[in-house]
Amino acid sequence: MADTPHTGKPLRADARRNRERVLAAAEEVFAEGGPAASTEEVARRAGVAIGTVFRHFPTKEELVQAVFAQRVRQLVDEAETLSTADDAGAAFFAFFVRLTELSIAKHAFADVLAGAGIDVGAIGRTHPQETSHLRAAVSTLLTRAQRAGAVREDVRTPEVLTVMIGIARAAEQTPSDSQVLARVLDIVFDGLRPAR
Amino acid sequence: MADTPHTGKPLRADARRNRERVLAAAEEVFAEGGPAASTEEVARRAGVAIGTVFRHFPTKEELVQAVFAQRVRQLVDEAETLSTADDAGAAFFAFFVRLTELSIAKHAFADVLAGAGIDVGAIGRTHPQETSHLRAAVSTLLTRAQRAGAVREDVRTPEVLTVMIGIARAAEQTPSDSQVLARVLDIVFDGLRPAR
DNA sequence: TGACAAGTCGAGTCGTCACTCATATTTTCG
DNA sequence: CGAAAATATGAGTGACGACTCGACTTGTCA
Repeated sequence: MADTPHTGKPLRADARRNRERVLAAAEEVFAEGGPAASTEEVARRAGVAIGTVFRHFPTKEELVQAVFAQRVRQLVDEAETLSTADDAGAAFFAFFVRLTELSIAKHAFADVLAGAGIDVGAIGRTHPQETSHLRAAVSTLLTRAQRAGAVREDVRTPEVLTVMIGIARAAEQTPSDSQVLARVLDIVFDGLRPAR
Repeated sequence: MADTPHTGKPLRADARRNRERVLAAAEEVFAEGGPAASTEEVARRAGVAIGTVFRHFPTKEELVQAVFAQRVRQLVDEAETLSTADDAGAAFFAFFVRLTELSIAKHAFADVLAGAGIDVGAIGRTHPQETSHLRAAVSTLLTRAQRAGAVREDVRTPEVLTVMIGIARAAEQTPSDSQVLARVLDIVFDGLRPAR
């Protein structure tokens, strides 16, 4: 499940271990301070010299993208798990809720979605595999929910992704007084359901 | 309508003119590149030395806040104009549409809303006047729309602001292929209307 | 008009950050 | 075990951006 480097050569044992550590540290650091956090901080948290970080990820951009790709994979996992649930409608809406939770926990989480879901942004270019999986997973959730009569027929995947991004972004800075967030979700969900 | 400096002293003629130029240039520059754009660039665009920018806005933060406050004032203006319209429901929804237009045109426009509308963010602290006006204006639009039966009774201002922020943020990076944006607005509007 | 305060100018300071590279260390494998 | 290759280290480099300050210019007002 780890991010495999582009080269086919097998990594030395310590190198593989350090790569994992760096990636994990980056995930933490970026979750707290966003992708603007310094590479130094990532190295410190990983217990590794800064040169090591750059050996594995030659550019800060690549490090950020690797973390984002990991998050996309997590989202896809959750979406795929949900898409086997009995109640397709509930599963679809549950994914939204999960998204807001993750956005609150991780700085710049919405950026992941935005890059992967909508335009040909950075993640879309650097990790086409992951991003197309995400679109596919959301599309499946949506289609199943529509078959179950839980979501309007005229809604398509791009709209859903855009709404998700919006919700995620709003959640990112809504105070944890989530009464408001719950109400917002109610509103959006009502808009997504077939005419009452 | 210009941003008045805190001091009571009247500014010298050239100083007042330069202040305007700097503010206008900053509005442009930040609209294009976001608030991360350099102060140098603002000075260049204003046709002024960098020292002059710092004389009027001793900190980059203050410059950004001044621009944001100006945008909030513009929003309030539009909201107040709309709140005198005959069709209160249409006016309320028109404000959303206007918001997406502005967000597409101006980088970091949603941040303005977010800071002013929701939490006690930077703008809320530095320009309490403007931000409370915005909340009031949106509240008026909402109340009138509800009286007209165009919006669900159980929706409150905080939810509306949060939804607006989400929409604005999503609009900020949706490609100008706005078919999607229009559909998203449809969904949200349906969610805001009374049960069909 | 003259002189002084207010304002402008812009080269320079300081701090931060991504990124490099020569040296030291570790792993691997015959 | 003992190279040789891979990897780690971390002080150093260069670029950039916010902010300063002393010399210079301009507006104001008696």
